[in-house]
Amino acid sequence: MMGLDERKKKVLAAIVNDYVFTAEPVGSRTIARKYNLGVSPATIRNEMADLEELGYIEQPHTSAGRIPSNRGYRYYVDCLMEKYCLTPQEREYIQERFAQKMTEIEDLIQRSTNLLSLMTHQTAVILAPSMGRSTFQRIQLLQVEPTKALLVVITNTRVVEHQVLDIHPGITEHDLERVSRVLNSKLKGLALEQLKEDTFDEILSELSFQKKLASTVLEALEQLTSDNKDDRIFLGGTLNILNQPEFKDITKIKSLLSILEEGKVLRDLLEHPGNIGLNIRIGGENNHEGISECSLVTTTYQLDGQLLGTVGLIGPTRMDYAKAVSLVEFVAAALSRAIKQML
Amino acid sequence: MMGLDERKKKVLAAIVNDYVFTAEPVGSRTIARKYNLGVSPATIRNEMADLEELGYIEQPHTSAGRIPSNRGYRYYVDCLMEKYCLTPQEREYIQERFAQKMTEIEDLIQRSTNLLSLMTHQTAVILAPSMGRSTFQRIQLLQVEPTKALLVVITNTRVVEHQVLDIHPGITEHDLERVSRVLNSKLKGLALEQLKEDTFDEILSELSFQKKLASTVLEALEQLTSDNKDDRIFLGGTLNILNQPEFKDITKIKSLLSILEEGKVLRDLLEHPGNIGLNIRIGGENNHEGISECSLVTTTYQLDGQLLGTVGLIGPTRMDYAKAVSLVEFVAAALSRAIKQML
DNA sequence: ATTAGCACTCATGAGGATGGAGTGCTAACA
DNA sequence: TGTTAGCACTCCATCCTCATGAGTGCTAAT
Repeated sequence: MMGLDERKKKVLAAIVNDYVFTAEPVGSRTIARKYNLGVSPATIRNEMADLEELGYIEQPHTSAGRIPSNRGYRYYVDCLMEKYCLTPQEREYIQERFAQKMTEIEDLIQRSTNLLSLMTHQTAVILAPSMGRSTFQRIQLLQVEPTKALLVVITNTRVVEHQVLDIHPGITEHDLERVSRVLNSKLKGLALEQLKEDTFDEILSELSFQKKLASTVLEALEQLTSDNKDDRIFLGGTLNILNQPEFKDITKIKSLLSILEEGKVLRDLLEHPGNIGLNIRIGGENNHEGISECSLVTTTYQLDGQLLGTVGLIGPTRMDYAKAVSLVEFVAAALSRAIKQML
Repeated sequence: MMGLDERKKKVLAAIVNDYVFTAEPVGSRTIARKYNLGVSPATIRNEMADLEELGYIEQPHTSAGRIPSNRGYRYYVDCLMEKYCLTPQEREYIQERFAQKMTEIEDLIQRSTNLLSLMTHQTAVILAPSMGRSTFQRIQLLQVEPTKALLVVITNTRVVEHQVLDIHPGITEHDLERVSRVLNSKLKGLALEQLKEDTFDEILSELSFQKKLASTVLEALEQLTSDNKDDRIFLGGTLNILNQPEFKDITKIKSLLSILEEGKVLRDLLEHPGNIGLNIRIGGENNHEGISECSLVTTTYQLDGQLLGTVGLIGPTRMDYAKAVSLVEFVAAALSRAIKQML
């Protein structure tokens, strides 16, 4: 599969680079002129014919230039792409934006997506730390009114969740305090996804003096800690895709924006990265309707080796992959550092 | 300004109704055929010429039918529009969706926007209760780590805000509890916007034993209670506008979606309704770039007479105003009731 | 193996004819 | 005096045609 001779590689790389830049099919003349391979257009044409036969490029129509196929992009990404070095200005700009002290992880992440989308003119997406893998740091019940209590949960990743509960009128702040103490003693340090039946039973028996309240609270906890909520996906620059010439068709815009808004597909894509670290999915490689014309460049960010979430860029397959990779990685690293420092 | 004879009114109403339905300029023949006014197309043409001279309708080009001008819509809305009665199915559907018990006002509002956008195929927007006019219900500081505390504020409208604070290592849960008590005693029942210098000073002097902590907390409170955050705007069906034929132009889509995403302009529009209750702004009547081709139908919702926020629909000026009004009002009323019941 | 030359294809855009929808005007009519 | 039929006129939308140009594939010469 690596069996491309040097010149074919150069031609393919030239096609990808040019197409990414101009969004127009690339002809043999253009390549001969702009990328001096020292051969004539005719020679390039021959190479292109070969590349097309091999499936790396394709022709929109007979008399047009060539554009990379998904397979072509894949080969480019795997074998041809040169690492993009961020300019000092870019580095500085990013670091500056991360220097401001933040206290909540959500803010930090939202800022990161904005930053990323701003610098790439693509759509940025970050998956916040999974609630499941976070651990309980503290749980507290607060009385709000005679019949209402507020349940507050804060995790080790500084994610705060809360829910208002209906309680019996007779229950006092003191009761709530006692329940809170038991919950903390049983749950502190435990991963949220480990909240299983047996823990529940244990807590319930310990709280037998407040059975009704206890079960209300546990039910709420179960809801709060489920990962199924869409609020773990942060988007930035959603509308940037409207600038891409491939999205001049309204129906495409609509289906893509729906997917982004919906969040479900995205979460699915981000939660199951093929492997830890960098991940590039080109076009239909992600088997999801509607983003088959998009690529997704993602990497993971972590805290002390523990996987936290995913940082990614979404754009048309015609994307500056080198730059996307560098920026995603740089921002993910900066985010990791910032989180570590914040905690 | 009301000086339109009966037949002119009928013609104008017919033009508006037909145009809202078909999105095509309306000709004299069409009116004569579909709306039996008992006169010939020629007569209608004469009336139309008059209406055009008066500025109620206009012609896209010489040989096209007429479309309502903004002024025409205004007249229609003020004088001609017949009240739309929700069908029993519609009422039932809405009430059913409001029957589910919710504990947080944000959920309730988000559901309302979704409901509204679903039923109108327009974009729905709801402005959540102003933090400023809400009052403190309870404030609590919770220790999370030796150097971190969580500040939780819950208002009478059940809005919960929180922020993580850096605290001195020496500070104990007990200290936090004392501070919380003072804050509650001073602030409970107070409107958030009344948080002024003198209250601050009073609290600071009372908390002189914890000056540093107290000022940290007050600073955080000030941030939390500022209304400038964009998270008070809830949108539903943002992408519905893409179905409208008037938005087949990408640049228009982009500018409108940017405005919706940005939130600032929207908040401005919703926070300053001309008057309490129903409000209809047609096209350029809202002096904001980018939504000059849209209309905004809003009404307010309240709790025990106290103004809480605004419920609205955004769509092209070619909008079914009668239905929009009915639905907005019905949903606003349902929302008011649901909030009252929730609290 | 490379390249010049040439015929061929096809998207694109400009011009021009055609049809149809709708108007405004005028004159006839009740 | 208000209404209507008739008719000429306007202008958009559609379709065709044609010229243009970019780019190819093939062949033959180097």
